[in-house]
Amino acid sequence: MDQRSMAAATMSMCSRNKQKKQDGERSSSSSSGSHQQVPAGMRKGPWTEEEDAQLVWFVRLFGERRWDFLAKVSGLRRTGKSCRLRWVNYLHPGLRRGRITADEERLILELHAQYGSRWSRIARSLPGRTDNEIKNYWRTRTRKQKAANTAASASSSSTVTTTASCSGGGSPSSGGAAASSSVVTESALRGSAGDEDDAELDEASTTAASQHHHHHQQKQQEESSCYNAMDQFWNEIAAADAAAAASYYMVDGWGGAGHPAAGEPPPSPVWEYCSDYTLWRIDDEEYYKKMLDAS
DNA sequence: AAATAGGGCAACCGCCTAGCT
DNA sequence: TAGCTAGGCGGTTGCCCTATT
Repeated sequence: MDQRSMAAATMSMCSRNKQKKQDGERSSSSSSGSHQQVPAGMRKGPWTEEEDAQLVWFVRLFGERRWDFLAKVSGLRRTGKSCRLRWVNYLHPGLRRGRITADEERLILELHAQYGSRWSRIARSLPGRTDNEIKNYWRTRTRKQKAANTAASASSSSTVTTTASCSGGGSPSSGGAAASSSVVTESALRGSAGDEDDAELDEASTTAASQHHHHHQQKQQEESSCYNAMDQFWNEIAAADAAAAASYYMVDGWGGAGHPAAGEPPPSPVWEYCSDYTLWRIDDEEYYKKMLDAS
């Protein structure tokens, strides 16, 4: 299963890069607005394998910082932001690929209950997983859940019970709390969820961006009090798999010593392309000086 | 076999913050 | 202190693939 999805992911990416428009002109409406963020002459859209290889090369030279500089020096017609994103979400050697495992899922649920939609924070506890990946996973999951609940409520007009404390006082700004309450609903209180929770989740997620930062502190306070009521639920989950989870995840950072995937070759196309990792080990300082002199 | 729907995911956008001058 | 810049983050979009009809 995992192998299948991993292969699919890799294949998908490779073929996508080849098949998508190579001029990088994303045809989406999102990028065609009057507010042009990407400077003229800059590429957008899917990365090619050549660009990937180039980026990996220059990240190895200069490190994971100064992305604008790196973008310029590398000759990639990409913004620094784009380079950083590509590296962090796809090219980083410590990334894991494949489906989210059951253990990871449990951890995500737990962390989401704790932190809300702070994906980067959640990702820090899942070595090799990116915030983008977790975010996508969560989105898919909530979508499925919403569909399931809608179907359930359509087929049955039975009374709908709510999950008490969390959903009740849900302000628009408490998107994380709403989302988490629906998760709890699905996992532990299957079938008893109200659709309001899911609708609220979607609405909250769309407005959360603008309000997120302003209400961070408040949210966390709300969430913490909210989830105290769910302690029993989380304790049950934790007890079921505490030992395994502890040994598996209690490592900070990608490719930690305790991580089973540590040391495995990264499966990205570029790393397959340049299979010998030592290939990248060159004299950074010397090359850096040369580059500066040349530019 | 063709059409369609849904899922998965890469990549973008806009906003925010930290650090520097 | 104000302004600027780079980097980081969360939300959103849209394309490709796969499963289903």
